[in-house]
Amino acid sequence: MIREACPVLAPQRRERIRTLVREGVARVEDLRKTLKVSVATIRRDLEVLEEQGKVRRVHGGAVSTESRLEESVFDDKTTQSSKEKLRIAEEAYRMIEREESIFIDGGSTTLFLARMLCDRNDLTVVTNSLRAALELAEKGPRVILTGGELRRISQTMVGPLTSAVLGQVRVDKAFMGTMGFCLTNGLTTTDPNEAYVKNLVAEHANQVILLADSSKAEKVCFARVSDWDKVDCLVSDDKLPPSFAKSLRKLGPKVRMT
Amino acid sequence: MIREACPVLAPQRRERIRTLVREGVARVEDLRKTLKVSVATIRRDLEVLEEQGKVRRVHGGAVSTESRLEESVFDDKTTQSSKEKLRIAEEAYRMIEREESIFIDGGSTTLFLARMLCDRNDLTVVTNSLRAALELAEKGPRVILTGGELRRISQTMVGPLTSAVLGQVRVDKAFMGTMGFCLTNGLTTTDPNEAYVKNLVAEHANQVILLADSSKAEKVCFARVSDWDKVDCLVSDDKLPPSFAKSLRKLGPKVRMT
DNA sequence: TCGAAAACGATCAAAATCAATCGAAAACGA
DNA sequence: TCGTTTTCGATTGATTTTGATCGTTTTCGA
Repeated sequence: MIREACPVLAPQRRERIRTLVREGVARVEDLRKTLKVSVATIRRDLEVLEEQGKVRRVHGGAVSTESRLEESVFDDKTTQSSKEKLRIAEEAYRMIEREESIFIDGGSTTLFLARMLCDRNDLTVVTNSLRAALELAEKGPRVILTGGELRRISQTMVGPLTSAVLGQVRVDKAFMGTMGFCLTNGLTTTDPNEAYVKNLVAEHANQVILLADSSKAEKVCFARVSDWDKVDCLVSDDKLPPSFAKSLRKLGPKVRMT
Repeated sequence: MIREACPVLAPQRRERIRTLVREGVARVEDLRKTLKVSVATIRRDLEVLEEQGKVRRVHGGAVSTESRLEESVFDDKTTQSSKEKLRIAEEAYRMIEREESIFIDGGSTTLFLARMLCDRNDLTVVTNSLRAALELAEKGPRVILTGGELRRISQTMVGPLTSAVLGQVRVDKAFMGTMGFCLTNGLTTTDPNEAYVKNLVAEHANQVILLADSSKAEKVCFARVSDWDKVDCLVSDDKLPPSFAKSLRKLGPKVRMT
C-alpha cells in the first residue's frame, strides 16, 4: 500500500480526466500513467464523473458524452462550410449589446454564436435549441428554454407547446437560422412545426437577424417560415451574389457579408 | 504549544489564502508552508472563507468558487448511495406500463430512470430536467420539455414560465425526486422555484411516485413542496427505518423498499 | 464456441486528512 | 497591571482517500 501524499486534489484530477476524455477517448491505463495514480482511483473518478454525466464509461476507459450527439447527422452540418458559419456567428456576436435579451434558434450557425456567449453574464438568452442550452448550461448568461416537443433531428423544441412560453417573453434580438432563403419565397425550412416556432419568435422580437451562409441562398424547402418584411438583417458570407444582396436590400432587410 | 508571535493578522492571512485559492486550487499542506502557520489555523481560515462563500473546501484543500472545478465538486453529494438510487430507479421502471405518459423530475435518482427508457418508443416523457432530456435525445420515447428558466445547479427548468407548458399536459405517472422528506413536514427541497414546479407537476399527474433513498429521510430543507396526501407511492431503499414506513403508510402513500 | 487475457467491482488496510478539544500565548480594554 | 477575549498550536479519535488483492465479468481471437 503505502499511499503517497496526494499530489493533486481530487477535483483537479477529475477535471483533468474530463478534459482528456473530451479530446476523444481515454483508456484507464493511459490515465493511470498520465495522472500517476492507481487504476482503482481512476475507476472511482470515472464512476463519479459518469454519475455527473460528464463522461460515459466504456470497457477499457471512457468517452465523451458530447461525442454521441456530434456523431449524428447534426455534426455533418457543423463541419460543412463551418468557416463561413463561424465568421457569420462572429459578426452576429458584434451586434449584441450589453444587457440585451436575445433568442437563439436551432441550427449549427446559431450554435457557434451560443458558444461565444458563455462568458457573458449580462445577457438573457431564450432558446428552443437543446444544443445551445447545453453550451450555456455550466456558466454564462441567464438561459430560458422554450419547452415543447423534442424534435430529434435538429435537437430543438417545437410544436404548439412552445408558444406557451414564447407568448410570455420578448427579446431584443432574435438570431434565426433557416434551411433555405430566396427572394420570392422568403424563408423556408423542412419542418412545419419548426417553421411555426420561427414565425412565432419573430413576432416576439424587436429585431430579427437571420444567420445563413450563402449555400442556403435560392433554396426553397417544404415549409414556409416568413416573408422578408419580418427580417431586419441578414448576416451571410461573402460568397453571396452581390445581385442577390442588392435585390434583397430593396425588400427591406439590411445585408451584412463577412 | 509555545505560540509564535503572529506574523500576520488573521484577516490579512485569509485574504492571501483567498488569492492563492483563486489561482485554481490550494492544498492545506502548501498553504501551511507558505503562510507558516499550523494546519489547524489553515483549516479554520478555510472554514470561515467557505462560510462566506469565498472558497469551496474539498478534501485536502480548497478550490475557487469561480473555477470550473467548483461545479464538478458540487454534486459530489449526489454520488453517494448510487447503488440504492439505481435499485430505486429499477423498481420505478417496473411501475411503468405500456403507452403511458410520465413525468420525470430533476435529480440523480430520476436520471437513472430516464436512462432506462431509451429503448421504449411507446412512452411519452415530460421532463423539466435538461439531463434527463439529454439521455433521451437520441432515441427513445417522445420527449416534451417543460421550458422555463435554467437553474444551473440542478440543470432543471424552473420558474413561472414552466407552468405555461405544464398547464397544458397531463401525465399518468409523475416520478419525483426530493431533497428531504419527513413525516411532519412532508416533502422539502432547497429552492422555492423548484418546489413550485414539483407542486405543479403533482397537480397534473394521476399518480405521484416519489423516488428517494433513505438518506433523505427525516431531512427538512428550506422550501416546502407538498404534504403526503399528494403522494401515491414512495420508492426507497431497504435502509429506511420500518417504523418510518409504517407511520408513513398511515398517512396514505404506499411504500416500496428495494 | 471456447479459453486466455484484460478489465472490472468489491473489499480491506494504510496513509492522509479532518473535526473536536484543550491549553497556552497574544491582544485588548480598563 | 489585571482579567477577559481572541487567536493559535498540539493532541486525539474519526473520516476520507487511496492502493493492493482477489474473485468475477467482459472482450477478443482461435
